[in-house]
Amino acid sequence: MNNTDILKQILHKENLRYTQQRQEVWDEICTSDKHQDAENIYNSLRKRQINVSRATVYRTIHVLVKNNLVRRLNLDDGRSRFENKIGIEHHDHIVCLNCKKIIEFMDETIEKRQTRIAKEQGFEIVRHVHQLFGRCLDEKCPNK
Amino acid sequence: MNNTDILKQILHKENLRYTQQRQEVWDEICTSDKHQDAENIYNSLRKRQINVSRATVYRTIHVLVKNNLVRRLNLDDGRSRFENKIGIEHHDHIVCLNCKKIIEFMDETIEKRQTRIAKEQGFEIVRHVHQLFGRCLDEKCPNK
DNA sequence: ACTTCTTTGAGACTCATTCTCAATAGTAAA
DNA sequence: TTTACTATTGAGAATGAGTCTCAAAGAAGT
Repeated sequence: MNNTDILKQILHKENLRYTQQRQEVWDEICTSDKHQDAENIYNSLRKRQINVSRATVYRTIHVLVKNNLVRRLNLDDGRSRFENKIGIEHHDHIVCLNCKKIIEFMDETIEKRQTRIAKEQGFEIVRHVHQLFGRCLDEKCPNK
Repeated sequence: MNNTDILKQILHKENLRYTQQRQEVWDEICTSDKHQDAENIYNSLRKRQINVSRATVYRTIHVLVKNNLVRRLNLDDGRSRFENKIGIEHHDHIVCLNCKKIIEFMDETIEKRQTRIAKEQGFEIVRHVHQLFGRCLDEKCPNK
């Protein structure tokens, strides 16, 4: 199933109409660089002569997040970032405090352990946030 | 060393003056329930007839966070929460999506693993965020 | 007490995000 | 293939946590 069909499917399920704007926002998140914020998505669309308002960008993102097509990232810098979840394996993030580079990681042991810990405490996990903030060794990092 | 001395010490180190307001904000974070937001701290102080402004609450919190007396928590609900770090062992958080109850956890294996993973990716961790969001089995939780 | 320099409070401001509402556009039924 | 009914959209106003400004008040050394 392609991106358009996936979108149509969830819009139908939500009793929402399929519109050009919603398709464009979803396309932008799917095809662009990862971890863009809403303003970025809005600007990219405008630059491509696509008529869409900020309000519609935000409204569409809500639907996409709610239906697990998109993940919202909160990197403690005051705005949300978004990444496509379709066809992407689960992962968490490592962020360089200096150059803002974002690396993905995934560790089965940690995943299992956190599930068990939550269960022991009487919780069933719905989602989790695991972010490592630090300094990278990249040559181009202002760190150096 | 008591809370007042700790505060005086870091204020001195930062070339800042010891004031009643700063002491009160620090006291409030130390003695009150955990995970309060700035507005809460402000209101608690006002309720106790303590003269302090929002600006001063925020300004003081910055100093406390910068100097590791206080930890800032971002639970994805749009405002920061704060907890005393002095004499408290490191821990992460489990949050109930329904009743907002916050439980602390700590797992040595996860801690070690995330350090190793970061190192393998060329990062030195400065801080991390590990939060498990889910539903608790508490009788009083609206979940039930 | 005097001087100097810092801190404080009130409210203006910022900035991401949400809301409002009139105009526009899907969509189902005729 | 037009009508009729709703949902969606865009522009800009509103919100809310947090930050900034600046004149008045307060610490601290002399």
